[in-house]
Amino acid sequence: MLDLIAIVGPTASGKTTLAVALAKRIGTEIISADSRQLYKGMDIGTGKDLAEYTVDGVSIPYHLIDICPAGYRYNLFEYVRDFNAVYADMKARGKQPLLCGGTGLYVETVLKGYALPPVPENKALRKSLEDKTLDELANILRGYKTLHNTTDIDTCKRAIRAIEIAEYYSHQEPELLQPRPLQNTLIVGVDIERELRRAKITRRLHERLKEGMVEEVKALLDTGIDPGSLIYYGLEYKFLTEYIIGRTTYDEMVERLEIAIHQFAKRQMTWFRGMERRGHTIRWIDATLPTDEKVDTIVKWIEAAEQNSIK
RNA sequence: GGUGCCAUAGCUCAGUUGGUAUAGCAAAGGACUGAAAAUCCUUGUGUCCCCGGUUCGAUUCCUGGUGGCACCA
Repeated sequence: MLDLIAIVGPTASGKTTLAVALAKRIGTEIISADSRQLYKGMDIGTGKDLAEYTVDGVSIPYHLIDICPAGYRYNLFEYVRDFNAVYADMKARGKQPLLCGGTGLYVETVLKGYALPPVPENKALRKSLEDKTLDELANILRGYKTLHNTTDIDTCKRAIRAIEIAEYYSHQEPELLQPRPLQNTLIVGVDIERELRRAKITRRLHERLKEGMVEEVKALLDTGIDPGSLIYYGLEYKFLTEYIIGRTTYDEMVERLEIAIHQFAKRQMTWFRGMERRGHTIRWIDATLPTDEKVDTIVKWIEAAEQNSIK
């Protein structure tokens, strides 16, 4: 058994269909790596098609979907924690861990086995830093000798968090921070040609609008979630909320949302190329092949990877 | 049909008192370990509508044409 099989790819590349078919073939379950399908009630807008997990009457179990309420602000630290729990459980049950998702940061963090520092919030420190400018915060951060992560410090909030972590470890040993990368892995990338990807995104957006995506967002707002919390989620939830609260016209919303999804797909591809540059081998598979052929190919790759890991 | 205005990057446009030119959006590339569907960075050679004229030199001025818009008939 491999430590992990991961299926990645940009939005609209057909990852889920492929992962479900593969899970059925090799008798396992799917761990989602999607930072938005985590939320309950956010279905059409996140492309969370749970019916897809049932093929020929067989339901493929999935994990890390619908695990927190809409409006909640989940983060990477929680993802690593939750992934590790599911991962250990699958291993214990003899199930091949199979990850599928388009959130490159989540996928790569898990592959690298990063141990995110369990540094608690330091309220006094935060209070003392709250009025500083970003430049001042960056200067303070430079004063610490050892930095244990390389998060962006493009906003005050992130810079303060970085200082908080540096401050914490200036007093104690970061013995728990050694990354433990997964060793025997197979990363499969769904390779979809750019123009086809754009066409699929456009078509899918219009389908989702017809399926009631506007009503879904309205229903979320009706439960009392404030618009800002939905806008925070970006893409569909951002643009649809802005339309519903009257900030844009319908046509303008559709136009801007479509552009934003195209840009998102491009950023996802930037991430996957970056992963390759950082040393991860991604085996690309043609998105236009029939699902069965893709699964056949991946099964061969899995067998070859297992052979290698035995040697 | 007449008069006026306009014609510059994929789109919307700025500008050049004549020395071949901007921006915004889009697009492309990139970064990114407690927001990641987020956040941020980089990248602009294009028959300056066409023919001709004036000029050392025209995208810029002039004649004519073509297309668009407006008003008048």
